Amino acid sequence: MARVVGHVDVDYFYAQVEEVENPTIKDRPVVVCVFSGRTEDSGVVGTANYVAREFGVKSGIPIVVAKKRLQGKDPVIVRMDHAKYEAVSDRIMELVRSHVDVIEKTGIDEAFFDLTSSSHGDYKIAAGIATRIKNSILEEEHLTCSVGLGRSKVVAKLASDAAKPGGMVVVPPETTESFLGDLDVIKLYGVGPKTAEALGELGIRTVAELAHTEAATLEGSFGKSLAHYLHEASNGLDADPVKENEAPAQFSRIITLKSDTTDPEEAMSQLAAAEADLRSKLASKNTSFRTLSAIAILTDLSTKTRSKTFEAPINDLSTVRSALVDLFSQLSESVDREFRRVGIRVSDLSTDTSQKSLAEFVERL
DNA sequence: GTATGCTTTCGGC
DNA sequence: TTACGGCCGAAAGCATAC
Repeated sequence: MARVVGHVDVDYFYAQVEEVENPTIKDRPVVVCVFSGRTEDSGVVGTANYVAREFGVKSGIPIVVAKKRLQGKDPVIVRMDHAKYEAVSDRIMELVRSHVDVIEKTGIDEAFFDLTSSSHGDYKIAAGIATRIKNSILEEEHLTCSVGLGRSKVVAKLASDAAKPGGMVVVPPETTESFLGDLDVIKLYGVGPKTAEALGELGIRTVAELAHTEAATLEGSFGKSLAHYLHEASNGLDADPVKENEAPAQFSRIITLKSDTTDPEEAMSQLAAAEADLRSKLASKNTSFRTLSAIAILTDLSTKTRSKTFEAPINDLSTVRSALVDLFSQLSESVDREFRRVGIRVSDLSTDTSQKSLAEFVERL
Protein backbone atom coordinates (compact mmCIF):
# COMPACT_ATOMS: atom_id res chain seq x y z
CA MET A 1 0.00 0.00 0.00
CA ALA A 2 1.31 3.46 -0.87
CA ARG A 3 2.49 5.43 2.11
CA VAL A 4 0.65 8.70 2.82
CA VAL A 5 2.24 11.23 5.18
CA GLY A 6 0.75 14.62 6.02
CA HIS A 7 2.20 17.80 7.45
CA VAL A 8 0.12 20.64 8.90
CA ASP A 9 1.41 24.08 9.77
CA VAL A 10 -0.71 26.93 11.15
CA ASP A 11 -0.24 30.20 9.24
CA TYR A 12 1.72 32.97 11.07
CA PHE A 13 0.70 31.25 14.28
CA TYR A 14 1.20 33.71 17.18
CA ALA A 15 -0.05 36.68 15.19
CA GLN A 16 -3.07 34.76 13.88
CA VAL A 17 -4.03 33.75 17.43
CA GLU A 18 -3.96 37.44 18.34
CA GLU A 19 -6.18 38.25 15.34
CA VAL A 20 -8.69 35.62 16.39
CA GLU A 21 -8.80 37.06 19.88
CA ASN A 22 -9.32 40.56 18.49
CA PRO A 23 -10.62 40.42 14.88
CA THR A 24 -10.70 44.22 14.55
CA ILE A 25 -6.89 44.24 14.11
CA LYS A 26 -6.64 41.84 11.23
CA ASP A 27 -6.28 44.41 8.45
CA ARG A 28 -3.46 46.13 10.32
CA PRO A 29 0.17 44.98 10.67
CA VAL A 30 0.29 42.67 13.72
CA VAL A 31 3.67 42.03 15.33
CA VAL A 32 4.15 39.58 18.22
CA CYS A 33 7.28 40.55 20.13
CA VAL A 34 9.63 38.94 22.63
CA PHE A 35 10.75 41.78 24.90
CA SER A 36 14.02 40.98 26.70
CA GLY A 37 13.60 43.71 29.33
CA ARG A 38 17.09 45.15 28.87
CA THR A 39 15.77 48.44 27.49
CA GLU A 40 12.27 49.58 26.57
CA ASP A 41 12.24 48.02 23.09
CA SER A 42 15.09 45.52 23.16
CA GLY A 43 14.02 42.15 21.88
CA VAL A 44 12.97 40.55 18.61
CA VAL A 45 9.89 39.81 16.56
CA GLY A 46 8.42 36.35 17.24
CA THR A 47 6.19 36.44 14.22
CA ALA A 48 4.14 38.92 12.21
CA ASN A 49 1.02 38.69 10.06
CA TYR A 50 1.19 39.01 6.27
CA VAL A 51 0.18 42.69 6.38
CA ALA A 52 3.33 43.40 8.42
CA ARG A 53 5.45 41.12 6.22
CA GLU A 54 4.64 43.40 3.26
CA PHE A 55 6.84 45.96 5.01
CA GLY A 56 9.71 43.56 5.66
CA VAL A 57 8.71 42.74 9.23
CA LYS A 58 9.31 39.05 10.00
CA SER A 59 10.50 36.63 12.68
CA GLY A 60 13.87 37.36 14.22
CA ILE A 61 14.35 41.04 13.40
CA PRO A 62 14.88 43.51 16.26
CA ILE A 63 11.72 45.16 17.59
CA VAL A 64 13.14 48.63 16.98
CA VAL A 65 13.70 47.78 13.32
CA ALA A 66 10.13 46.48 13.02
CA LYS A 67 8.73 49.65 14.57
CA LYS A 68 10.76 51.82 12.21
CA ARG A 69 9.51 49.90 9.17
CA LEU A 70 5.93 50.24 10.34
CA GLN A 71 6.02 53.92 11.21
CA GLY A 72 2.75 55.52 10.11
CA LYS A 73 1.26 52.11 9.21
CA ASP A 74 -0.92 51.84 12.34
CA PRO A 75 0.80 48.66 13.63
CA VAL A 76 -0.44 46.47 16.50
CA ILE A 77 2.49 45.56 18.77
CA VAL A 78 1.70 42.61 21.04
CA ARG A 79 3.77 41.01 23.78
CA MET A 80 4.32 37.29 23.22
CA ASP A 81 2.15 35.19 25.55
CA HIS A 82 3.61 31.74 25.31
CA ALA A 83 1.16 30.07 27.69
CA LYS A 84 -1.76 31.30 25.61
CA TYR A 85 -0.32 29.93 22.35
CA GLU A 86 0.57 26.66 24.06
CA ALA A 87 -3.06 26.19 25.09
CA VAL A 88 -4.29 26.82 21.53
CA SER A 89 -1.61 24.47 20.22
CA ASP A 90 -2.76 21.69 22.56
CA ARG A 91 -6.34 21.99 21.30
CA ILE A 92 -5.25 21.96 17.65
CA MET A 93 -3.13 18.84 18.17
CA GLU A 94 -6.11 17.08 19.77
CA LEU A 95 -8.26 18.04 16.78
CA VAL A 96 -5.71 16.63 14.34
CA ARG A 97 -5.37 13.54 16.49
CA SER A 98 -9.10 12.90 16.26
CA HIS A 99 -8.75 12.46 12.47
CA VAL A 100 -5.60 10.34 12.30
CA ASP A 101 -3.96 7.26 13.78
CA VAL A 102 -0.53 8.70 14.51
CA ILE A 103 0.55 12.30 15.08
CA GLU A 104 4.03 13.70 15.68
CA LYS A 105 4.17 17.29 16.91
CA THR A 106 7.33 18.99 15.67
CA GLY A 107 6.76 22.55 16.84
CA ILE A 108 4.15 24.65 18.61
CA ASP A 109 2.17 25.06 15.38
CA GLU A 110 3.07 22.06 13.25
CA ALA A 111 2.81 18.29 13.13
CA PHE A 112 3.24 15.26 10.91
CA PHE A 113 0.46 12.69 10.68
CA ASP A 114 0.09 9.34 8.94
CA LEU A 115 -2.89 8.55 6.69
CA THR A 116 -1.60 5.37 5.09
CA SER A 117 -4.06 2.93 6.58
CA SER A 118 -7.03 5.29 6.95
CA SER A 119 -6.79 6.22 3.24
CA HIS A 120 -5.81 2.71 2.10
CA GLY A 121 -2.96 4.44 0.28
CA ASP A 122 -5.39 6.39 -1.91
CA TYR A 123 -4.35 10.03 -2.27
CA LYS A 124 -7.90 11.16 -3.14
CA ILE A 125 -9.23 9.72 0.10
CA ALA A 126 -6.25 11.17 1.98
CA ALA A 127 -6.90 14.61 0.50
CA GLY A 128 -10.47 14.38 1.77
CA ILE A 129 -9.31 13.60 5.31
CA ALA A 130 -6.74 16.39 5.15
CA THR A 131 -9.44 18.82 4.04
CA ARG A 132 -11.55 17.82 7.02
CA ILE A 133 -8.57 18.46 9.31
CA LYS A 134 -8.14 21.93 7.79
CA ASN A 135 -11.86 22.66 8.09
CA SER A 136 -12.12 21.53 11.68
CA ILE A 137 -9.19 23.76 12.73
CA LEU A 138 -10.94 26.63 10.95
CA GLU A 139 -14.33 25.91 12.51
CA GLU A 140 -13.16 25.15 16.04
CA GLU A 141 -10.30 27.64 16.38
CA HIS A 142 -10.92 30.06 13.49
CA LEU A 143 -7.33 29.52 12.36
CA THR A 144 -6.12 28.88 8.82
CA CYS A 145 -3.33 26.42 8.16
CA SER A 146 -1.31 24.93 5.32
CA VAL A 147 -1.28 21.22 4.62
CA GLY A 148 0.96 19.00 2.54
CA LEU A 149 0.60 15.32 1.61
CA GLY A 150 3.33 13.12 0.21
CA ARG A 151 4.90 9.70 0.42
CA SER A 152 7.41 10.62 3.12
CA LYS A 153 7.99 13.21 5.83
CA VAL A 154 10.44 15.08 3.63
CA VAL A 155 7.89 15.37 0.82
CA ALA A 156 4.96 16.23 3.13
CA LYS A 157 6.90 19.03 4.80
CA LEU A 158 8.01 20.52 1.49
CA ALA A 159 4.43 20.23 0.22
CA SER A 160 2.98 22.17 3.17
CA ASP A 161 5.65 24.81 2.60
CA ALA A 162 4.52 25.10 -0.99
CA ALA A 163 0.91 25.39 0.21
CA LYS A 164 1.52 28.52 2.31
CA PRO A 165 -0.47 30.44 3.18
CA GLY A 166 -3.67 28.59 3.76
CA GLY A 167 -3.55 26.04 0.98
CA MET A 168 -3.11 22.32 0.49
CA VAL A 169 -0.61 20.65 -1.82
CA VAL A 170 -0.97 16.94 -2.58
CA VAL A 171 2.05 15.19 -4.04
CA PRO A 172 1.11 11.64 -5.00
CA PRO A 173 3.99 9.21 -5.72
CA GLU A 174 3.88 9.71 -9.48
CA THR A 175 4.48 13.47 -9.25
CA THR A 176 7.11 13.34 -6.50
CA GLU A 177 10.02 13.50 -8.89
CA SER A 178 8.85 16.64 -10.67
CA PHE A 179 7.78 18.26 -7.39
CA LEU A 180 11.20 17.76 -5.75
CA GLY A 181 13.27 18.22 -8.86
CA ASP A 182 14.24 21.89 -8.88
CA LEU A 183 14.60 22.33 -5.13
CA ASP A 184 18.03 23.04 -3.68
CA VAL A 185 19.45 20.09 -1.69
CA ILE A 186 19.69 22.32 1.42
CA LYS A 187 15.89 22.15 1.62
CA LEU A 188 16.08 18.45 2.43
CA TYR A 189 15.73 17.56 6.08
CA GLY A 190 19.08 16.15 7.19
CA VAL A 191 21.11 18.29 4.81
CA GLY A 192 22.90 21.14 6.58
CA PRO A 193 25.37 23.67 5.15
CA LYS A 194 28.37 21.30 5.33
CA THR A 195 26.58 18.44 3.63
CA ALA A 196 25.20 20.80 0.99
CA GLU A 197 28.69 22.12 0.31
CA ALA A 198 30.15 18.61 0.05
CA LEU A 199 27.37 17.73 -2.42
CA GLY A 200 28.18 20.88 -4.39
CA GLU A 201 31.77 19.66 -4.76
CA LEU A 202 30.36 16.56 -6.44
CA GLY A 203 28.38 18.82 -8.78
CA ILE A 204 25.09 18.06 -7.03
CA ARG A 205 22.93 21.09 -6.30
CA THR A 206 19.30 20.13 -6.86
CA VAL A 207 17.26 17.37 -5.31
CA ALA A 208 16.77 15.86 -8.77
CA GLU A 209 20.53 15.65 -9.31
CA LEU A 210 20.88 13.96 -5.94
CA ALA A 211 18.02 11.58 -6.71
CA HIS A 212 19.80 10.42 -9.85
CA THR A 213 23.05 9.72 -8.01
CA GLU A 214 23.58 6.15 -6.80
CA ALA A 215 24.05 5.71 -3.05
CA ALA A 216 27.34 3.91 -3.76
CA THR A 217 28.68 7.06 -5.46
CA LEU A 218 27.92 9.11 -2.33
CA GLU A 219 29.51 6.69 0.13
CA GLY A 220 33.04 8.00 -0.37
CA SER A 221 32.09 11.46 0.86
CA PHE A 222 29.36 10.72 3.38
CA GLY A 223 29.73 7.19 4.74
CA LYS A 224 27.28 4.40 4.21
CA SER A 225 24.35 5.49 6.33
CA LEU A 226 24.16 9.18 5.31
CA ALA A 227 24.72 8.19 1.66
CA HIS A 228 21.81 5.78 1.85
CA TYR A 229 19.58 8.38 3.50
CA LEU A 230 20.43 11.07 0.92
CA HIS A 231 19.58 8.74 -1.91
CA GLU A 232 16.26 7.71 -0.37
CA ALA A 233 15.18 11.20 0.77
CA SER A 234 15.87 12.80 -2.59
CA ASN A 235 13.61 10.21 -4.18
CA GLY A 236 10.88 10.89 -1.62
CA LEU A 237 11.47 7.48 -0.09
CA ASP A 238 12.94 8.37 3.30
CA ALA A 239 11.55 5.73 5.64
CA ASP A 240 11.50 7.72 8.89
CA PRO A 241 8.09 6.91 10.39
CA VAL A 242 5.61 9.37 11.86
CA LYS A 243 5.92 8.57 15.56
CA GLU A 244 4.19 9.75 18.69
CA ASN A 245 6.33 12.24 20.63
CA GLU A 246 8.59 11.02 23.38
CA ALA A 247 9.56 13.02 26.45
CA PRO A 248 11.79 16.01 25.61
CA ALA A 249 15.52 15.28 25.58
CA GLN A 250 16.65 18.54 27.14
CA PHE A 251 15.45 21.62 29.00
CA SER A 252 17.03 25.03 29.03
CA ARG A 253 16.55 28.54 30.34
CA ILE A 254 18.29 31.57 28.93
CA ILE A 255 18.10 35.22 29.90
CA THR A 256 19.37 38.57 28.68
CA LEU A 257 21.65 40.29 31.20
CA LYS A 258 20.85 43.80 32.43
CA SER A 259 24.35 44.74 31.33
CA ASP A 260 27.21 42.84 29.71
CA THR A 261 29.73 41.08 31.95
CA THR A 262 32.39 38.38 32.05
CA ASP A 263 32.00 37.73 35.77
CA PRO A 264 30.77 34.15 36.41
CA GLU A 265 29.31 35.10 39.80
CA GLU A 266 27.38 38.00 38.28
CA ALA A 267 26.06 35.72 35.54
CA MET A 268 25.00 33.20 38.18
CA SER A 269 23.22 35.75 40.31
CA GLN A 270 21.18 37.09 37.38
CA LEU A 271 20.37 33.50 36.43
CA ALA A 272 18.96 32.64 39.87
CA ALA A 273 15.30 32.93 38.90
CA ALA A 274 15.80 31.01 35.66
CA GLU A 275 17.65 28.30 37.53
CA ALA A 276 14.85 28.02 40.07
CA ASP A 277 12.30 27.81 37.27
CA LEU A 278 14.24 25.05 35.53
CA ARG A 279 14.59 23.21 38.83
CA SER A 280 10.84 23.34 39.45
CA LYS A 281 10.17 22.06 35.96
CA LEU A 282 12.49 19.12 36.60
CA ALA A 283 10.88 18.46 39.97
CA SER A 284 7.38 18.49 38.51
CA LYS A 285 8.45 15.79 36.06
CA ASN A 286 10.46 13.78 38.59
CA THR A 287 13.42 14.21 36.30
CA SER A 288 17.16 14.19 36.96
CA PHE A 289 19.97 14.77 34.47
CA ARG A 290 23.54 13.74 33.82
CA THR A 291 24.72 16.63 31.65
CA LEU A 292 24.78 20.27 32.68
CA SER A 293 25.70 23.07 30.26
CA ALA A 294 26.45 26.75 30.67
CA ILE A 295 25.45 28.87 27.68
CA ALA A 296 26.81 32.31 26.90
CA ILE A 297 25.80 34.58 24.05
CA LEU A 298 28.53 37.17 23.59
CA THR A 299 28.25 40.82 22.64
CA ASP A 300 28.65 39.91 18.95
CA LEU A 301 25.72 37.47 19.40
CA SER A 302 27.90 34.39 18.89
CA THR A 303 27.15 31.45 21.19
CA LYS A 304 29.60 29.58 23.41
CA THR A 305 28.81 26.60 25.62
CA ARG A 306 30.66 24.42 28.10
CA SER A 307 29.21 21.28 29.59
CA LYS A 308 29.92 18.67 32.23
CA THR A 309 28.60 15.12 32.31
CA PHE A 310 28.28 13.37 35.66
CA GLU A 311 28.72 9.64 36.32
CA ALA A 312 25.18 9.31 37.61
CA PRO A 313 22.04 11.45 37.35
CA ILE A 314 21.97 14.47 39.66
CA ASN A 315 19.62 17.28 40.62
CA ASP A 316 21.24 18.40 43.85
CA LEU A 317 21.28 22.19 44.24
CA SER A 318 24.80 22.71 45.60
CA THR A 319 26.38 20.31 43.09
CA VAL A 320 24.68 22.18 40.27
CA ARG A 321 25.67 25.61 41.59
CA SER A 322 29.35 24.81 41.93
CA ALA A 323 29.48 23.06 38.57
CA LEU A 324 27.83 26.07 36.92
CA VAL A 325 30.30 28.53 38.40
CA ASP A 326 33.06 26.27 37.05
CA LEU A 327 31.55 26.17 33.60
CA PHE A 328 30.97 29.92 33.40
CA SER A 329 34.56 30.47 34.59
CA GLN A 330 35.82 28.24 31.79
CA LEU A 331 33.69 30.22 29.36
CA SER A 332 34.89 33.61 30.49
CA GLU A 333 38.51 32.44 30.23
CA SER A 334 38.01 31.11 26.73
CA VAL A 335 36.53 34.26 25.17
CA ASP A 336 37.65 37.83 24.71
CA ARG A 337 34.21 39.42 24.69
CA GLU A 338 31.62 40.01 27.37
CA PHE A 339 28.47 37.93 27.90
CA ARG A 340 25.23 39.55 26.69
CA ARG A 341 22.92 36.63 27.48
CA VAL A 342 23.50 33.58 29.66
CA GLY A 343 21.66 30.32 30.14
CA ILE A 344 21.57 26.83 31.61
CA ARG A 345 20.77 23.59 29.85
CA VAL A 346 20.24 20.12 31.28
CA SER A 347 20.24 17.01 29.11
CA ASP A 348 20.70 13.26 29.26
CA LEU A 349 17.51 13.22 31.31
CA SER A 350 16.16 10.33 33.35
CA THR A 351 12.96 9.81 35.27
CA ASP A 352 13.41 9.27 38.99
CA THR A 353 12.01 5.89 39.90
CA SER A 354 12.22 6.09 43.69
CA GLN A 355 8.77 5.46 45.02
CA LYS A 356 7.24 8.47 46.74
CA SER A 357 4.20 6.97 48.41
CA LEU A 358 2.06 3.91 48.42
CA ALA A 359 -0.64 5.80 46.51
CA GLU A 360 1.81 6.77 43.79
CA PHE A 361 3.18 3.25 43.71
CA VAL A 362 -0.32 1.90 43.11
CA GLU A 363 -0.91 4.64 40.54
CA ARG A 364 2.05 3.40 38.51
CA LEU A 365 0.70 -0.13 38.21
C1' DG B 1 36.45 2.23 7.50
C1' DT B 2 32.28 2.51 9.91
C1' DA B 3 29.65 3.00 14.05
C1' DT B 4 28.93 5.14 18.46
C1' DG B 5 28.99 8.56 21.94
C1' DC B 6 30.12 13.00 23.65
C1' DT B 7 30.65 18.10 23.06
C1' DT B 8 29.80 22.32 20.68
C1' DT B 9 27.53 25.00 17.26
C1' DC B 10 23.80 25.88 14.04
C1' DG B 11 19.36 26.95 12.61
C1' DG B 12 14.10 26.82 12.66
C1' DC B 13 10.19 28.45 14.84
C1' DT C 1 23.63 53.30 10.62
C1' DT C 2 22.79 50.28 14.28
C1' DA C 3 19.50 47.87 16.23
C1' DC C 4 18.88 41.54 18.56
C1' DG C 5 14.83 36.09 22.36
C1' DG C 6 14.20 31.82 24.19
C1' DC C 7 13.84 27.33 23.31
C1' DC C 8 14.40 23.03 21.00
C1' DG C 9 16.44 19.26 18.04
C1' DA C 10 19.68 18.70 14.19
C1' DA C 11 24.24 19.06 12.44
C1' DA C 12 28.98 18.94 12.87
C1' DG C 13 33.42 17.84 14.91
C1' DC C 14 36.08 14.91 17.35
C1' DA C 15 37.62 10.74 20.05
C1' DT C 16 37.22 6.08 20.75
C1' DA C 17 35.58 1.34 19.80
C1' DC C 18 34.91 -2.49 16.86
